[in-house]
Amino acid sequence: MTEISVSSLGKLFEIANKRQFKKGEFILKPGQVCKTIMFVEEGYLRTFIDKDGTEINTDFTFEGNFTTNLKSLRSASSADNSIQAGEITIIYEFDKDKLLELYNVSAEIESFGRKLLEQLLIAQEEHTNLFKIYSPTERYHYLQTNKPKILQRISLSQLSSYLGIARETLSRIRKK
Amino acid sequence: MTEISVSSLGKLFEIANKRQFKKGEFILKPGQVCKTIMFVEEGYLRTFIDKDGTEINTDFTFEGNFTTNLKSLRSASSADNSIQAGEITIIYEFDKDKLLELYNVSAEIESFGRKLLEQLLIAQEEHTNLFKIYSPTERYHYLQTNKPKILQRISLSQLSSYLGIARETLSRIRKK
DNA sequence: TTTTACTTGTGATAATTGTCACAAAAACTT
DNA sequence: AAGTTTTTGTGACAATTATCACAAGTAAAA
Repeated sequence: MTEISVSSLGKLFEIANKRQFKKGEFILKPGQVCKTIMFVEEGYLRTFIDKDGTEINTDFTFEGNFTTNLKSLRSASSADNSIQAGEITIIYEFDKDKLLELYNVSAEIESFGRKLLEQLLIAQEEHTNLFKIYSPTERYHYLQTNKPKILQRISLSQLSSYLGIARETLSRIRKK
Repeated sequence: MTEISVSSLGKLFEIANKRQFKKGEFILKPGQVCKTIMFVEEGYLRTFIDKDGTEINTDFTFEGNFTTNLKSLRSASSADNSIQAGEITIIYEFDKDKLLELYNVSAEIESFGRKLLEQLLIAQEEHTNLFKIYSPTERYHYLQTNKPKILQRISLSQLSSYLGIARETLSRIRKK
């Protein structure tokens, strides 16, 4: 994946804040300003928005991956979504301002940050294309073959909104 | 938007390659390796993939915006999509290697590059969420109020695949 | 282990969307 | 301007999906 030297990694984790959450605890709530980038060490985070009382999952972040609310982070605007622990979850939080300082000191770290963004963007593009190319049924089958991990860890009812499918429909798709 | 000093902008455009395309000409074809980032000066670019003989539009890039195939660009792998001029289009192309050199010389330009990525990622996330939150009909209405420009410039048949809707359905939605 | 809460399965039905075929309209060509 | 190509509209119908209501199953808690 994205490589980085041991010394830069050390500098990065010097500014990191290790935190632990129980299942259901919130890392970010709507209205708050997101000030950190989170790295999941263990467990997973669920990102969702509330639409008329229904929760719609927009992302799941598993071990070894980063997440944040980029829009809120960039403009210091209030978030419109929630980030919640899906299990007992350990994360490292990187404060935005400290991160920007590090970028000024270390070109390697800035470059690492950029590569991370690139990865996230590519993944997001692929995810969007799922909806354009495939039907609900095909989307499920795509996950089955390309991202089986997510099927193992995320419950059917949580997955359905992530795939833009009604829970009942997903249940029926799965039966076959 | 994303700010940059005049001197950095100058350096950027020193490495730029201005090119003009007629409607329908290809900037990138499947199998090719994407080696540049493109800035649209005039006209627009259509990004699409071929699914069993049908073209599915994944993106439209208008004046003042950047596009590329990030996956191909990053890993020097062959592209699975096409980028085509939707009208007479003038672009500035930035060679990846030259850009990386500039990043090493100018922190401001690297930071500019990062901010650009951030913008693209935020936009992409919002686009994905359209599919999770809204029905086809609602997606169209969302564009109507939030991105009317795209409706003015993109034909119905091109737009339908971008919204994940059948052409006929989109035609009927629009009637109301 | 018994109760309670949450998740999943399922039937019935409505609503929406997709598909096919073709006509109408609009946009380009020559 | 006439002809050609491309885009859009529409009807008819099939297929898929959403919604509602509730039963069954599973997991968590007491």
